[in-house]
Parts: sequence; C-alpha cells; structure tokens
Amino acid sequence: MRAEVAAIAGDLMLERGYERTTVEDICAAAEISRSTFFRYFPSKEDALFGLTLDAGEDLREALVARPDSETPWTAMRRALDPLIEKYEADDERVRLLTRLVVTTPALLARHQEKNARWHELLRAEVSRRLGADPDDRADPRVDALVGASLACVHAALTAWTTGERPGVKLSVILDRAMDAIA
Amino acid sequence: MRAEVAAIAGDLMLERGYERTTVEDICAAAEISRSTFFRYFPSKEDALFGLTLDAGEDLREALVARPDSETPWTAMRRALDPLIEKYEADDERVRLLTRLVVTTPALLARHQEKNARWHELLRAEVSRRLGADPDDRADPRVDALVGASLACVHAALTAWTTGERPGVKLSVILDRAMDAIA
DNA sequence: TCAAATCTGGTACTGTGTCTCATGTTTGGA
DNA sequence: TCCAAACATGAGACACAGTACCAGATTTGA
Repeated sequence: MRAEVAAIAGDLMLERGYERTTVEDICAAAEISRSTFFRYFPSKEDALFGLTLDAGEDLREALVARPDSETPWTAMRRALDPLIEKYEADDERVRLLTRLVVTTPALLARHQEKNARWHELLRAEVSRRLGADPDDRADPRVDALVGASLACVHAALTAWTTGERPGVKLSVILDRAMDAIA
Repeated sequence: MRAEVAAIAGDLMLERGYERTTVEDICAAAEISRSTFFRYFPSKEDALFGLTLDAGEDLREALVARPDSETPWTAMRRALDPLIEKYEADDERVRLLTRLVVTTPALLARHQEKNARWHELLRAEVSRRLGADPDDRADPRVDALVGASLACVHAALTAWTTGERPGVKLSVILDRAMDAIA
C-alpha cells in the first residue's frame, strides 16, 4: 500500500515537477486522505525516497569488510560498489527519479540530509582506519574524507542522470570522479 | 534597516534555536510587519545568511588568480585563504551563528544550497584547469573536485565551530582536511 | 461473538511564503 | 509651496506543508 502511494506520487512528480504536485493531488490520485498520507510518509519528500531503501547500513558494513591494507579512499570506493550496481541494475524510472531529485533544490536538500545520516554511520570506521580519535571533534579528516567521497558520488550521479540515455556506466563515472581527486 | 532586522533575528535564533523562533517573533522584536519582513528577506533562513555577504564571486576570482602551475586541488586550497581569513577575523558571534547553521538541518540545507551556487561559479575555471570540456555533462571530474573541496570546507567549519573556544586556527584545520584526501 | 488493537478519515490548528490592495511617506520638480 | 509620481509599509486573504486530536470503521485474536 505504502509502495503503491509512493509509485503514484513518483508518477505525478515526474509528470508535473515536485513543487507543482501537492499532497492533495497525490491523495486524490491514490484515493486516500491527507491523514493517511502523512501516516505513511513523514513528509512529502519521503513519498519519493520511501522507494529507495536506505542503504546507509549496507554501505557501512561494506566498508568494514574492506581489508585494512587499502587506503581509506580506496576502501570507500570499493564499499560503494554494491550501491552503484544497484543503481545500474534499476530501470529507467529510477534514473529519471534520481534526476528529479538532483535537479530539484528542495529534494536535493532532503537527499543530502539523508546523506548526512550515512556520513554519521561511516564516521567510526573511517576514524579507525585513520587511527584518529573518534571523539576528537577538532580533527576534520574523517568528515573531510567521508564528505568528499559522498561529493564524488553526487557528482557521478549528476553526470549519469543528466547525460544521454545509453551513457557511460555509473561505476566508470564514479571512478573518474574519485580518481580526479586522490 | 535590513541589517538591523538580521541582527535581531540572529539574536533570537541564538537564544531559542532556529525552529523555535517564528517570523512573527522576529517581527515583534524588530517592530515591523510580516509583510515587511518578507520584503527584506525571501525566507526565514535568509534573515541569517543576509549578514554574511556572498563570497562566491570573490572565491572565483581568487581561483582564477592562482598560477596554472598549481594543481586544481592546491589552487582551490589557496583560493580559499581569503575566505578563511575572514572567518578567523570575525568575532565570536559569527562563530556561534556558523555553529547554529551547521547544527540545524534546515539551515544546513539552505547553506548547502548557497554552496551549490558557488559550485556553479567555480565550474568554468576548474574545467579550464583540468583541460576538460566545460559542456560535457558526462565528465564528473569538475563537480567532484569542487564538491570535495567544499566538503572539506564544511568539515573544517564543523570542527572549528563545535570545538573548544581557543581552538586550532581554521586555516590549519582546513589544511588537515584537504591534505587527508589529496 | 466480543473486545482490544489498528487503520482510516475529518477537522482544526500552526507556520511559512505569496499575493493584492490600501495607506502613508519621501522625493523631485513646477 | 504645492502636486504628483515613486516608494515603503501594513493589512488581509490565500495556498500549502505538517501536527494534533477525535470519531468511526475494520481487522485480529481470544
């Protein structure tokens, strides 16, 4: 049911844009009340993000699984592989939705808020790999490393979604992005 | 006048937090109407950001002024010097306001929206330095480089504002952040 | 079959942001 | 000095997101 409403919301937003789709529009199309909508989703943005399951914990586990011999940067890149593969495996609709997110300021803001949660999840492991004090808030290296990695993901997603239809593979784009820095 | 309202807004938000300060509260304290408030500032968030002048164009010019012999990463780091100095020179109030921004999701989102504008301004010059096609949307290197730099700035600001009062200099923190990556 | 738990819809409310219209208030000539 | 155009301000209505509370329906399990 939740998934069904999310699908309808996605359709409407792809068709008319995010701002020009009101919650009432979605409710009318899904034949539910406003009350029920907000019982399903804490906010209008989440009607979109609800589809893509939260991969933060998977990402953390993938990072932990990387050998210590890898630099933090390389380990991050490899830990991202499963996530990237998931994007590549998904159908065109996911790519269009991702583009909508990347190009709509309000959605992008919420997306980065989600990324901030990933960021938190990854801090401990990156900190360990750097041999840093996890509680030392004056050490910016952990946040810099994680933030820069996620910035590369964002750059790659932007390039991937705004480019031509049969474009370069996302994994290759991400390689280019991350190699350009470290 | 605008600056005065912004100062009052800052006071209230520092005292009671961002969400718990309504536009009406600010209007009452500043003795203006809601209409006038929204004529001064396009949104509640901007009552805070209105204080700090937009340094995006300065940043771009500073980057252009760096010699071509520097790598893009180094050039970015050096171009950030004037901005960093400005932060360090400002009084304690600016540091508290910055902390408020960094720790309040809604404000952070808007702040990153501003950064996205900086990002756009810097694209052309970074693209030139990389010898990339500025219109090639499939090349993620430019966005990755700029995004990662700004992520480092964010990491540094977070460390700087949440740390102890007579902490490490911001420029040193930023060095640590950017050196940790490239 | 009954009763508790859950799902749903309705209504009223707060808060941000937009819009329009009616007052002032300033400014710059004649 | 007076008039008029430009401008700033305030008031009110509105759209929309999100919250809180309550009442009725539906399901679930003993």
